[in-house]
Amino acid sequence: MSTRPQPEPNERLHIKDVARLAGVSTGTVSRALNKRGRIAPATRERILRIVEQTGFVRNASALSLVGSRTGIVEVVVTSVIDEYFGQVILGINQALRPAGYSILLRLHVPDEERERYYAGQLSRRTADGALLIVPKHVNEGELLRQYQRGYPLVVVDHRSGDPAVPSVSASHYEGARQAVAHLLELGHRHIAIITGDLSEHSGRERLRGYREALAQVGMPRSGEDVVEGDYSPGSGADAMRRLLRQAAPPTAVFACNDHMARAALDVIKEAGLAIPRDISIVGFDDFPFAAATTPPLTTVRQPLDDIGRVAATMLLDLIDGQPLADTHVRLQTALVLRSTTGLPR
Amino acid sequence: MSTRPQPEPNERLHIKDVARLAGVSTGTVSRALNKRGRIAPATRERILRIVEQTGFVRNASALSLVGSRTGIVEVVVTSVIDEYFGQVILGINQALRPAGYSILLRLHVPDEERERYYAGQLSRRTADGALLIVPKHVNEGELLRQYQRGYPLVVVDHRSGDPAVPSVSASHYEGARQAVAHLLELGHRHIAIITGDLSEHSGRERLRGYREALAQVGMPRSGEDVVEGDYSPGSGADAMRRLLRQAAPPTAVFACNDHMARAALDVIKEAGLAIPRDISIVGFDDFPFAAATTPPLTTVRQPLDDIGRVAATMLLDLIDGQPLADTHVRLQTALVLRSTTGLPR
DNA sequence: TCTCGCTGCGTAAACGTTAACGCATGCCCC
DNA sequence: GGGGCATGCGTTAACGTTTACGCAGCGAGA
Repeated sequence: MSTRPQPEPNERLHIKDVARLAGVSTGTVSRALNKRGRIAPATRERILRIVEQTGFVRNASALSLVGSRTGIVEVVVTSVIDEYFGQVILGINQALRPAGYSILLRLHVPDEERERYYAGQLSRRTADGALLIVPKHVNEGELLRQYQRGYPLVVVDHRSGDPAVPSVSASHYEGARQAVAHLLELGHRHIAIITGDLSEHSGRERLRGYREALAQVGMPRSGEDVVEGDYSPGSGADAMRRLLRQAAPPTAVFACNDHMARAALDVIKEAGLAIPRDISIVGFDDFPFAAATTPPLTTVRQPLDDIGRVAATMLLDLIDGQPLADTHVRLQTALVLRSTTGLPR
Repeated sequence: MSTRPQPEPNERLHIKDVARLAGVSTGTVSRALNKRGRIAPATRERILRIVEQTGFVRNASALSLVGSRTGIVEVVVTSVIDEYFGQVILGINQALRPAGYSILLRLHVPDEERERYYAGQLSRRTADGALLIVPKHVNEGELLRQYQRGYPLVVVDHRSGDPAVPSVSASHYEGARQAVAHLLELGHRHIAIITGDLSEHSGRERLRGYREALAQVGMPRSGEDVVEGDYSPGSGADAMRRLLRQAAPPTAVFACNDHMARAALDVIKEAGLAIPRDISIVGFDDFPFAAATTPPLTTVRQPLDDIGRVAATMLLDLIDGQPLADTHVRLQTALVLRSTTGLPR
C-alpha cells in the first residue's frame, strides 16, 4: 500500500561506507567533513563530492556523544501557543541559529502533570540547556532541581521561586507607569484598570505600576476602578461592561494586554460611545493586531523578540560556562501612540 | 559574577558512578533503569533509590546511538507562528507524547535560504522523521531529497510537488462550498469572495470551491466579485473597502480566513452598515477569536488539531516502517453557524 | 648523503549506554 | 544425591563518530 520510496532499502550510509567509496580511512573522511586536521585539498574535494552524491549525513547521536554537546536547547512552554510565544521564539531562534543550536519544543499540557514528573525522572539528557516560558509558578520543580545540579537554565518573563535562577523579562512595572502617565498627561483624572491574571508575575507588576503612578500624583483610589481580568478577550469584555455600568464611568481605561483592550474597544463601540472622544484606551504588548484595530490601539510595547534573543544569549553563555554579567535582565518597554487615546471630554 | 550553582563542579554523573555507588555493574544499573532484563527486585529498588538521590539522567546521545532512534521528530515551519500553527502543534504534541517523541522546532526564516541549504548539507541526522508545515512550495528541496533516501516525512496542509510524499490537510474545496452553499440557502444572490494567498494551495482550493458552488446553481460570474487578498487583516480590510465602493455591493461576502473576515467586519461597521442585516460574512478557519468578534463570526471550521494529530500518527507509522493506509488524507470541515450571516435585505 | 621537519593518512581508543552471552548459585524433582 | 533449570549478575562487544598518536614519504638544508 505504501508509496514510500526505498532506493537503498532501509540501509543508511555510515562514514565507513563513504570511506570505502573514497578509498580512504574513516579518519580521513572525518577530517574532510570537519574543517580541522591535516588533509590534502584534493582528497578533501573528492570525499566531499562523494558525500554530496550519496547524500550522507552524519549520525547526530554519535557526534554529540563524542563532542559532549547536543546542539539542542529545550524551550519549555505552556500549552497555549499565541502571539506572545510566537514573538519570543523568533528572538530565540535568531540567537540560537548562528550558534548552531536547535530548539526542542516542550509543550506542558496541564493535565499531564504526573506524566511530566515521570518523564522528568526518566528523561534522557537531550539538551544542553533550557529556556522556561511559563508565566506562572507552575510545577517546574524537576527542571529547577536539574538547575541546582548544573543544568543551564534561563526563565523568561517571570522570576522563579529561586532568585539564583537567571531570568529576563520586560519591565511590566515601568510599562504600566508609562501607560498611566500618558493618560494623566492628557488630563484624565478618572482612570480604571482591567488587570491581567494576578496569579502571574506580569499581572501583579502591571497593577502595581498603575497604582504607583496614580499615588504619585496624589489621586484618590477607588476600589471600583480596579476590575480583575485574566488576559483573555472574554474577561476584558466583561470587565469593560462592568465599568460602563458605573454611575460615573471612567474617562480612560488601562487594559493590561492587547486582547482585553481590543475586546473593551468592541464593547465601548457597541454601547454607542466613541473612542477616544468618550473613553480612551491603552493596551499592553503591542501584538501584531494592535495596529489593525479600529481605531488603531495605543499600547505599551514589550520587546518580545529582544526578550527571546537576550534569554537565548544568556543561556548560551551559561552553556559555555561563562559568567553572566547580569542574572536578572529587565528590558525597557515603549509607549506606542496610536489613536485610542485623547483628551478627556 | 555568576550565581550559577555548581555543587558537583561540572562533573556529570555517569551510569558507572551509579553502579559504583550501588556496588553493582553497569549492566545491572541498565537493567534497573529499563524494564527488561532479569534483576532482583531488591537490587532494582536500591539502584533506583540511588538514581533518585543523585539525580542521575542517562545521556540521550549514547542511548539513541545504541537504540538507533532519537525519539525526536522535527517540525519545519515558516517564520510566522500564529493561531494556525498553534492549533496544529497541539495535535502533533498529543500524538507524539504518548509515543515518547519530542518536537524539534525548525523555523525557516525566508532570508536564510542559502544558510538553510548549507545547514541541510551539514545537518546531522538529529531526528527520526519530519513534519512539514510550510503552506507554499518553498524550497524544501533538501528535505524532499532526504525523503527519497528513506527519511520519513509528512507534509501538512499542502500537496508537495512530489505526489509520493504523504500529506494531510482539511478539504479547502469542500469547506468553501459549504460556506457559499449556506449563503445561497439564505437567499443571497450576490456573493463576493475575498480570496486568500493564491500562491498557496489552500487559497486556490477555496477559490475553486466558491466558483463551483456558484456555477452549480447557474449563477452568473462577475469578475468584480472576486477580490484578491493574502490572508492578512490588512488585505481583508482593503478588499472589503473595494467591495463597498461598488455601485451595487454584494449582500454577502465569503472571506477566505478569519483574519480577513474580522477586518471586513470592522470596515463594514465603520461604514455604518449592520451585520448581518446589510451584509452577511462567512470566514474560514474558526480561530479562537472567531467566537469573540461582534457579532460572533460564522465560519468554516478546520479541524487543525486533528490535522496535526493525523499527520503525526502517519509519521510515526512511517518511522516504524509500517505502510500507510492512505497517502493523502483530507479531513472534513464543518460550518459553524454564529451571527454574521442572515437573510439578504 | 644524511638528517630534520613537515605533510598526509591510517589506527585505535574513547564517548556512555545497551544487550547478548555466560557463569555461579540455589532450588526442585526424581 | 545428582541432573536440570531458573535466577541474578558480571563481562564485553557494539552503536558511529572524533581525535590523539604514530608512521611513511618527501623535500630541503647542511
